[in-house]
Amino acid sequence: MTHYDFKTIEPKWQKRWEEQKLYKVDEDDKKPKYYCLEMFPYPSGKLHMGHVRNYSIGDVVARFKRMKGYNVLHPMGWDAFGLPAENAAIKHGIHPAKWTWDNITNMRNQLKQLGISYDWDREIATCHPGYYRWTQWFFLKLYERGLAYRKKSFVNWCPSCATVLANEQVVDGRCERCGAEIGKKNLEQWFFKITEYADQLLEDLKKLPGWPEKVKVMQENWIGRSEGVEVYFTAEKTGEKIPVFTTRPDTIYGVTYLVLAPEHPMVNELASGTPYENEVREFQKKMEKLNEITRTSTETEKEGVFIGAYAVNPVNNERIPIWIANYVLLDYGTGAVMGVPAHDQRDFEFARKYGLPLKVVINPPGESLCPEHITQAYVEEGILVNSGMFDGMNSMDAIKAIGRYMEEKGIGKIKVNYKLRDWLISRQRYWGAPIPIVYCQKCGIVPVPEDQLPVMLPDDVEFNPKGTSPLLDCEEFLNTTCPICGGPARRETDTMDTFMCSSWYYYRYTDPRNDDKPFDREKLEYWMPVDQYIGGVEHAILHLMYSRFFNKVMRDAGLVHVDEPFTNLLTQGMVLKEGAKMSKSLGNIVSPEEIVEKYGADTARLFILFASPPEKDLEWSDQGVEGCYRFLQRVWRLVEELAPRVKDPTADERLDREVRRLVHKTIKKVTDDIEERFNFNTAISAIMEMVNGLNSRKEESISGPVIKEALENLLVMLAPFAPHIAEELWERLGHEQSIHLMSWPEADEEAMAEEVVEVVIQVNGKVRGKITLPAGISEEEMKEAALRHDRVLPLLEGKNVVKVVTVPQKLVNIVVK
RNA sequence: GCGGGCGUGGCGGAACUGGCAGACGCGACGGACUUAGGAUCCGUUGGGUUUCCCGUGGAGGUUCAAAUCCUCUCGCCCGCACCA
Repeated sequence: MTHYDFKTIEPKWQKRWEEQKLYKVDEDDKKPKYYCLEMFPYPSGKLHMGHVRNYSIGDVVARFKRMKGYNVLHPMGWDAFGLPAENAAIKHGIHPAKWTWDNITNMRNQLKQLGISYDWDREIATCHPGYYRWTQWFFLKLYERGLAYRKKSFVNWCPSCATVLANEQVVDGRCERCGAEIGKKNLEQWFFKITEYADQLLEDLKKLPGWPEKVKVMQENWIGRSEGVEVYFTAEKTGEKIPVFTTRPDTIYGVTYLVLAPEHPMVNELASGTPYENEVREFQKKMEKLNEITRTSTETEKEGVFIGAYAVNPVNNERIPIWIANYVLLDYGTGAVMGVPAHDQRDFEFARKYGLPLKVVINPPGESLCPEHITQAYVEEGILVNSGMFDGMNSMDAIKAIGRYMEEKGIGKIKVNYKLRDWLISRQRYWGAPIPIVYCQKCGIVPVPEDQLPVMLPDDVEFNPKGTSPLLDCEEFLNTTCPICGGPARRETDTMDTFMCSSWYYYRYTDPRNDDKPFDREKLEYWMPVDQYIGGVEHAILHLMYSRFFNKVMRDAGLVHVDEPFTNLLTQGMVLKEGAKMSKSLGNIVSPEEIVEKYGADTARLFILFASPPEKDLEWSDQGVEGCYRFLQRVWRLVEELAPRVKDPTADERLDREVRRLVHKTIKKVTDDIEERFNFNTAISAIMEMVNGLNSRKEESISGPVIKEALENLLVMLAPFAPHIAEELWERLGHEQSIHLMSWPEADEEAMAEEVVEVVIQVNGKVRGKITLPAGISEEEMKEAALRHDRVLPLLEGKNVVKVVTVPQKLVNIVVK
């Protein structure tokens, strides 16, 4: 007898599968398609356990669906542009391209060692010119459709590095690299008009029943739709309109002041020449230094200053002071807020702090509020007072009525407002896809013509610790000619946000080597949408929302046929050790390499799938891994022991039936667990039970064909979880064709049928006994048997049987008094 | 504050539309084989005052029957957070 030698069999099969191109797919109209996609990784260097989990889950789905007769697209690639590559260049002097490609080689090998069933011929890397050429092409599509535009915007600015920083690179208001205090700078940046699709992105969440509620809610909050009215106040000094967004137009008569964001464009003009001018400047400077998080945190106290100017309320011509304050944000709504201290808690606090007046315009039903005595804002529904012609109206009705009134009068407009902001895609970085734009002195902003793509990222650049993009110093890149007039022009030196690259990669897998277009329409239509998308919940908003936006734009451009790119989404839980996320600082990292080295890929995969259902967090346990390793050894021994007996004659038909029942019940359970719920943990435990059951009967005389059926089904069911050992044992059973080309078994109802059932007998809901009865027994007979039961009889003495409840084939409950 | 999720043995976790709570695995204990055991195999393993009783964070309720449904409450995790 041989022992389970994963170190030999795993490489053996990985090699053979690769040679045979076992997992290669093409379009095939004879089979239903299934697109199984896992979020592609950033090539950081090595796989971590989170990756192993993600890809193990995806592999089970892909392998299972294949065995179920689907034509499965299961690709892998690399989200290969990004900052860490550039940091490596600055720190260690390695070119980002080399660093990235080396990491990819490494991680590709790791994935192959795990035996994941990818069609490697479809591998893509977003940093490859053959890929980013189309990223740039999509940029042009957005530009053509007016969805890519340039705008001045306040961005994080590090004065010492002389560069713009992404929000993630600002830590506690300081530069992550040099520690300098970050300021805000108003710079020209490229944006995508995702806000134009806000409504659709929100509405179409309803079309995604296969997405976790949690993710949909997060997107909903992020989009942040609110209905209200934009009211036009007038600046007394300049006569200019000051638009203010409010969801509570019913409180318009209660406005006692106006607050603008400190950066609001009108502030300087309104404040200039007033005694408050200096104070206003000071306040603005102070706000500039604060990053958004500290400034807008609920913990931060509300602060503001009067700017020395007044505005007029359009409904009653009241003159009200204008303030600026920390809690008003320029980029939400109109950057201006009306202050209604009696009916808004924030306004209430602000007004109390600065002694601003308070005016009650809504009373609780049957009550009358006194402005001097209220201790907090009244925000509930009520009856309007002090509101001119609207007095006496219910506030809910007044919201609509006043909105309509303002529209009629031209002093306001009913409006839907979103929290969602346009997507800033400019990055002052080298390692990204260059934005395909040229600036010509004569022609202005000129898109690079499609036939001149890709705008290649130059290799030969200097990396320096200045933090600026090397593209700025690269003369050959920077200087070009205008595609329109042929005159001298300058290239855009910013590169695109990497989320742009990952917003369309799932299209490219359908036709990864196409040099003429991003994809062939027919191929795309065959494979899209992605049937099952699997990844971490950390991408719940950004990546998934950008991809949805992108898909909608491309649909409107007539390039794709689906409304939503991902039909079903599974967000897997984290891998924890000692209750905490694995991290370097905690020193609780378990390396996939070590586990594969010590136990093999099959054990690693099996444990990760067995320890917890996929959506839940998974607590790593070295002993749990051992348990799975032992299980695979048991499987090995069982098959080795029983394999020689597949020609045994029939001896004990009762035993044969018992074994077949076990096998087919397991098939049913495993199929349901995988198919309906992705409960791989319980599917595996069912397989374990089957192995235990076979083990305990192996000394007895089971007939050859039943042994064969049992072993073959065992291996086929094990194949999606532990593909190498299943394949090896399959071969040892004498099969020439790969187990991974087998069909998933169907449970045989007849074989599953029980001959006897165990019926639980309860008296007043408490279990008092169990009896074995022939299957198919009637409820009446069950009842009789229960009432005769010797454990039941004494409990019935001197009591009345009130009622007998029966559950067919399962339970009898005798209710006595 | 708002939204989402979760509380079950020593541990990870089972229990589908209410119907035997604790499947499967880990750990622990006992035994067999053994020079040895951190290998393997077999057995036991929720708690207790053990014909029976108590047990799914807690308190009520609905029901013949509740981990599961309802009400209240406590605790933990995640997301958003002055959004006008």
